[in-house]
Amino acid sequence: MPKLGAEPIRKAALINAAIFEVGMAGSLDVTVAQIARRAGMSPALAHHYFGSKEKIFLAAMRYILRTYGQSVRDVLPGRGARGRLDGIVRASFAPQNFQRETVSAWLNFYALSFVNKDAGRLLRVYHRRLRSNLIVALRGLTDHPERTADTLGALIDGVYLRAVLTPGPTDATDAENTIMSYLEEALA
Amino acid sequence: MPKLGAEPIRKAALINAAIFEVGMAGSLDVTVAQIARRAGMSPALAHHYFGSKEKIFLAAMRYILRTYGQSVRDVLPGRGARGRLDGIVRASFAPQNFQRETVSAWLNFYALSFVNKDAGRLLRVYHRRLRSNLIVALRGLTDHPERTADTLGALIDGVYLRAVLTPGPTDATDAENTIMSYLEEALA
DNA sequence: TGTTCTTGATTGGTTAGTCAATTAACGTTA
DNA sequence: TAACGTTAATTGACTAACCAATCAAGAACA
Repeated sequence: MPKLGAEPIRKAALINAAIFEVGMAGSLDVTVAQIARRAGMSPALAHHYFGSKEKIFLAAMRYILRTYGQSVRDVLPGRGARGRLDGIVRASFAPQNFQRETVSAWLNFYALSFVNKDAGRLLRVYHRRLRSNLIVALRGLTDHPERTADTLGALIDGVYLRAVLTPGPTDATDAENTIMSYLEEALA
Repeated sequence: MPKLGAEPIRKAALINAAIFEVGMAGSLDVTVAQIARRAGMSPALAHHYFGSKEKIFLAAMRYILRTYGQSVRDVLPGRGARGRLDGIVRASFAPQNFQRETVSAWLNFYALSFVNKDAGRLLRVYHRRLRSNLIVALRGLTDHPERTADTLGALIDGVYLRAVLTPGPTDATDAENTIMSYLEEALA
């Protein structure tokens, strides 16, 4: 059965499975066996490819952050400052970043980052990048881009947080409106 | 040693210990033994008083929410609308609500609430009360108190979230300033 | 004596991680 | 091309540890 080149496929499957299981369980307290079974392989194989459960989590977190960063970057070039700003907000609530499981997993990795050095570093890098992107986009739109960027960043996190708590399907439109209303007030 | 009336003392000690251990570990993955040892008793006694680890967590979450709710309520009576609003914000970042361990524990209970019915109910009650308090305080200060209350609630959560991530001591002044700046813009 | 408080010992179950063995593709060389 | 050795893929079985929850029994007070 050894189809060569299985490694990247297996790893991707494990990362997806980890996000799904963590998001589903609402906690990092999922077993390697659960993740592996969801990804269609034995627990031993998961260990073979990642070495430890922690490394699976870190890879999953990196994946979420990378996907988000990419979807933001995709939307930046061209258009004016205001267009970039709206783009970032819209990217933040795009379907692939605003699925319940993804957001729930993100929240749990957030908690992980408090105790795990690597996770903390990852999250700080993401925060810095988002902040810098927001500041650039806000320049010219307000006198105090830093302060507005900080508020906006925190607001996006807070809206994410509340989105997972609300039962039923996550409503991206509602979330986006909250952010946009804030921007109207802040940039008026 | 059976000093009568030990139950409330023991329970309080366990709740404090649970918040501390969860906050310290940055995850709900703490053992009953850890909590009990921190509270100065045997794991068996912890089970005797609470019945299960989950019930310890729920009691701790209830305690955090009750403490927060109380510190908000303490600050409401008298003064005008704007005073009540500032009071709520200041209470949110008061030392007892803004300790790193407390915020970290709160974040983990937030995650728990996604999977645990009781925890979810608790958190929704807290959200509703905060929202209602904010709307009342915002009436007369803005044309759209609901929208501003939602934004403000999410913003407070987001600022909390970022506060735990930043290493070093949590800076309440900074957090408060972020919120106050938002209010200046929103109520201008 | 009875009630409350307390814990050591135990149990039943779970889990992360290891290891040895098996299977199949690939490359090479004669 | 056929045989062979190498390497990647894969898993069942195992272990060592841990942990939540139970229980029976002891200790102190009313």
